Amino acid sequence: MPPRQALPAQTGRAPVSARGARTRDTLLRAARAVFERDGFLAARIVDIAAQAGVAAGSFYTYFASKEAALAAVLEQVGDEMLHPPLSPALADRDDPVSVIEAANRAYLAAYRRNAELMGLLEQVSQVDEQFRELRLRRTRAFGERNARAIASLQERGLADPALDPDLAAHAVGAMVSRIAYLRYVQHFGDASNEALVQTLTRLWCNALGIPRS
Amino acid sequence: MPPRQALPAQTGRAPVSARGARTRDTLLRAARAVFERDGFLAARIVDIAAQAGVAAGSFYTYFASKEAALAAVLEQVGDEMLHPPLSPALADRDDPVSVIEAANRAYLAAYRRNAELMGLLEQVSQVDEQFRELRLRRTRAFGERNARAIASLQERGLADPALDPDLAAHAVGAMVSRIAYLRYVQHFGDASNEALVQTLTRLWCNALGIPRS
Amino acid sequence: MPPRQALPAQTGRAPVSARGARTRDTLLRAARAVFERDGFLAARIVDIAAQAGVAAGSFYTYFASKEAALAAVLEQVGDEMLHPPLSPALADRDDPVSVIEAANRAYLAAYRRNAELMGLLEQVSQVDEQFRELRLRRTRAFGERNARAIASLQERGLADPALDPDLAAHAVGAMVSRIAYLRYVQHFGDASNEALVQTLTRLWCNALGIPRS
Amino acid sequence: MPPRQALPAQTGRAPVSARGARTRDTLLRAARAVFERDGFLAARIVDIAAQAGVAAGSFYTYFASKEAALAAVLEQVGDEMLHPPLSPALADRDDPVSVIEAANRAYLAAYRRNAELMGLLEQVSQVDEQFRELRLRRTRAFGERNARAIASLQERGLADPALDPDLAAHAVGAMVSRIAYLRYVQHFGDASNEALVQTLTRLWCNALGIPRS
DNA sequence: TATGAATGAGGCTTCATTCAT
DNA sequence: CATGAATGAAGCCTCATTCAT
Repeated sequence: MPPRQALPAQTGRAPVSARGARTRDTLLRAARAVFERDGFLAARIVDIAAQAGVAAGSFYTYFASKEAALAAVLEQVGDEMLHPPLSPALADRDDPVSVIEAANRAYLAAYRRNAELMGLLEQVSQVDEQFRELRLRRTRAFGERNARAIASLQERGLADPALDPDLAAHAVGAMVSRIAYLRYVQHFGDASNEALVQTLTRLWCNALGIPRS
Repeated sequence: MPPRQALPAQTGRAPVSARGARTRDTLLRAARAVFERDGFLAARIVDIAAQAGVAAGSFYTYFASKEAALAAVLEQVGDEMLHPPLSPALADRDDPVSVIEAANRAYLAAYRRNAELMGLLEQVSQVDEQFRELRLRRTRAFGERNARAIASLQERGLADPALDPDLAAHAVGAMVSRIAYLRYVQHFGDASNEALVQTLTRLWCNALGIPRS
Repeated sequence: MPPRQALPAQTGRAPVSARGARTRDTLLRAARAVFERDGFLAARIVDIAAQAGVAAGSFYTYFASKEAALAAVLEQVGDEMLHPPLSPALADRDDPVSVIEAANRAYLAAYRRNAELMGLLEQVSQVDEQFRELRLRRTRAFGERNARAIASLQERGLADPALDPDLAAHAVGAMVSRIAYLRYVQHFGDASNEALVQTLTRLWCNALGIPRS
Repeated sequence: MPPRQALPAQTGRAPVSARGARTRDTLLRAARAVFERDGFLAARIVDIAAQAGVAAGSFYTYFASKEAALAAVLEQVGDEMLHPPLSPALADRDDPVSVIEAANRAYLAAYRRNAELMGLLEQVSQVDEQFRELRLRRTRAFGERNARAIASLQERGLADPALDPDLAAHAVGAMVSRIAYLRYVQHFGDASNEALVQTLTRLWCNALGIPRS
């Protein structure tokens, strides 16, 4: 059982028995459901426990706090989808545009699939320092990754050399993730997924000066 | 004397006397200060009143609730700065790029000036339905305005005709406002204001396919 | 200007000028209206003042407290109608039944006319010691008066001699006033005024053993 | 953690464990004691909890509000004593008078036993709509029951046929309950219980025209 | 006298977390 | 491990009354 220290998901105790593992899992699902339904602030431990069909006290057998439960829930989603990653393969392919398009398509699909959870993260990072920092760390990580890809494209003459790679990386990332948030969490507008993919990809490529193949 | 629910309180009325106007103003400043310092959720009426140097109850002479006070605070900032507006003059000028640059420069300056307040709005729109809607309405309004400007540029052959004006407008708007949020509210990165202006303008123009004059 | 000490209607100050007298009167009407509309507890000084078209502070120019205003309002009604009085002439007339009928008719009419106020008195005597005592004093006074009338009828062989005059007086008084309360304040049932008069009179006479003339 | 309005609290649920049942019972007794001592309006949750020896918050484990607690307290007393019921057997017995006397004796005894609670009901029905309606419903129910008994007596020639049974039922009921209120709640007069029973029974029988056996 | 702003004590209610069973 | 009852700190809001103009 590897210690889960990467995120502040300090559970109350690691489940020992098989029954324990099952109960923890049930609670985790319940927590996600209630968090998504009510938001983090409004979610009550009692409701989570009720939803899981256990007593309120049992919650603390597996999670040290409401925050810890949220951290555990957020772990499920994983890091890769939390920002539009330019595939690390970007620089290695002949056609950057289709790589970017694929990345955006994958990102938007994942965002949509986890829309409630993404909204939850958005909310909680406004309210809890711990999660705000988690969010910033991730933003930074993805920004750096994309910045490297952009720099590489610039070196190869495939991107506008006048752009600061770092700023540009964050900017196009922000554009995509924010649109995804508006569309899938706030249900803003009625654009189809494909329309979003096409438009964002074109804007992205235009912005970075990536030539259409 | 126990509190009473029977009738709507006549609280939050507009001040009649000059003294009243003065107190209301003091309270408004105090509210803004406390909101910015502690965030909306953590802000306590008592603190606002104390900061204003009045009794706790006096708060309710001018504001019906914490929400009402926040709404009043937010009104101060006004609508124009809440999203990067393409100047309506954009289509009428010879040089769209410098218009966009000026708009971005103005927007970022305003954002920076009101950074704490913008962060506050971000927070509260994650927590209070009323403000979420306010936010969405504004997003919509500015999106429509910018969409019209983009469409006009497209008609004049000055913007990429393949773009959906509406989506594109929201996307570039999101890009700029999000970067402003990261930089000025989250203190992310260390880019200078001017670097932001230059990079964002260039990204924006690239993205929309606006030719450099 | 006779001192009003009979009831605890200690006004803040006796009006001196004609204007003062007018304002006090307006406030009194307003107080009655608001008390009747909202009840004593829910009534707010601010509302009374607003209803009277004066500032809140002005209320205290004429009334020392909310209770004092109520006392002043209640004075308007006067003592005579607060319990069904057997006319003092009862013993002197040839036909007690028609005297009783007339008394009941008058009482019920007065009760109906002042229904809201009677309900108010009922409420406030449950909530304020001062008014509870006022109410009891009145009950006692009317009981004694009626008890004397009943005793007189007994002496003349016109009433059941087995009855305790005092208890009987209170009992029939309670019967009439309670029915009036149910009918006119609680809007209980749909009996006509005349039906009430007839039935109550008959019950009253039967109860006391007064022979039908 | 600020209070939350979002969802209905799951407060006031029925106890599951024996310990819970015990605590609820303790709180119920405490509530009754405090209500009777201070009246409903002046009673404070803190006092009830203190009297029960539990934390203030524990009150809400079993009662959703002060009103709910009062409702629970009032349930204890039950319906049968809230108005003088003519025994349903009245029409079937040979001697209506002794039936009435027994009913009045029982009623007055019960009233006296629960005097504080009856006063409480009187108070609260002046202040809370919910309890006013409870009161009226009960009045109506008992009125109808007694009305049927009176009608039956009239058919058998044992009651004054000129009386409206419904009005008469309410009137004699009001007489008895009001006297009980005056005597036992307001401590008005000094009549002995037996004197009340005798006088009220005689008045009642006289009023309805029930012949002395 | 009139105004209307300022005062401030006071009580309900919530719910994360603990703990005895 | 599970249960579910108990805890108790914390904050909003009201409104009768006072008081400076």
